[in-house]
Amino acid sequence: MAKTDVAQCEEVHEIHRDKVDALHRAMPDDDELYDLAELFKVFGDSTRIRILFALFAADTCVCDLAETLNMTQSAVSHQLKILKQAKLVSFRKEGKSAIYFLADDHVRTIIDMGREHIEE
Amino acid sequence: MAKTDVAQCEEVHEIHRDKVDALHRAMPDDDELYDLAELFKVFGDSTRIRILFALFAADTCVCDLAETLNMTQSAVSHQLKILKQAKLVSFRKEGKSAIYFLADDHVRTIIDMGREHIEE
DNA sequence: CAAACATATGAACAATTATTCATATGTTTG
DNA sequence: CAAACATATGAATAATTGTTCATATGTTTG
Repeated sequence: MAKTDVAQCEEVHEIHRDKVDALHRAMPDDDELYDLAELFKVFGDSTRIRILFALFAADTCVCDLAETLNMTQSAVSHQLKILKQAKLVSFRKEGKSAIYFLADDHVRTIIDMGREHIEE
Repeated sequence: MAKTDVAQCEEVHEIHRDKVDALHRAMPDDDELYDLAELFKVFGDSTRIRILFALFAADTCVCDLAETLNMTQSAVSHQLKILKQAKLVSFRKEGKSAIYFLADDHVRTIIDMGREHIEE
């Protein structure tokens, strides 16, 4: 096999050109890759995970979430905004309160898959 | 991680004590919550997502991964270490190279769930 | 309307983290 | 063994991000 001359690779490595081309074709669009990473980033914080577990159990207002997590109302509100933007949670107004709830079942499934992976 | 002045919260807000207690009981152990967040944090970076998509297509050496992602060998190696620690990838030695591959099918399932959520 | 309440938000700070650079480790080959 | 190669790693830096604090917005109720 001949050495491949690769302009980008300054050092002389034995790049497998055919393979790299195949991998490149298998790669989704940058937009999708970015969106996927952004989605998982939302799950990658224990405060937000705890909020999701709370909402697994019951629809809950911000105040009770803050009390449950032993955090300030502000911190919880900031995190709820992120969860909302990722369409993982939604909310309805009830009197003075905003009651948050899970947007759909993907949330549960994704977290269940994560739990499965961890138990090994 | 954050400590809140609960006493103040109780003075000002109408906490639903029964509900908060129920939510508290529904919450998994801190260890599990932490591990879950750590796992998803690993998925929450587009470089690591791209590495995983490459490995979906084929087992690959570090050098070809670096070329495919158009990144330095060092950067890829650092990220592979994180993926390895999370048990998402593994590797075998073949001659001079280290061939990385997906550790198990959870990886695929988790990413598929993420893609499903995004397409809406 | 005013007071009380519930939630949201902007700015600042501290902590985390991805990449780069330089170099080390370990393997193969002549 | 020495040279070449493939990968790993430590330190430094820049960028990102979670929490706090102060305050704003918007609702309900007397």
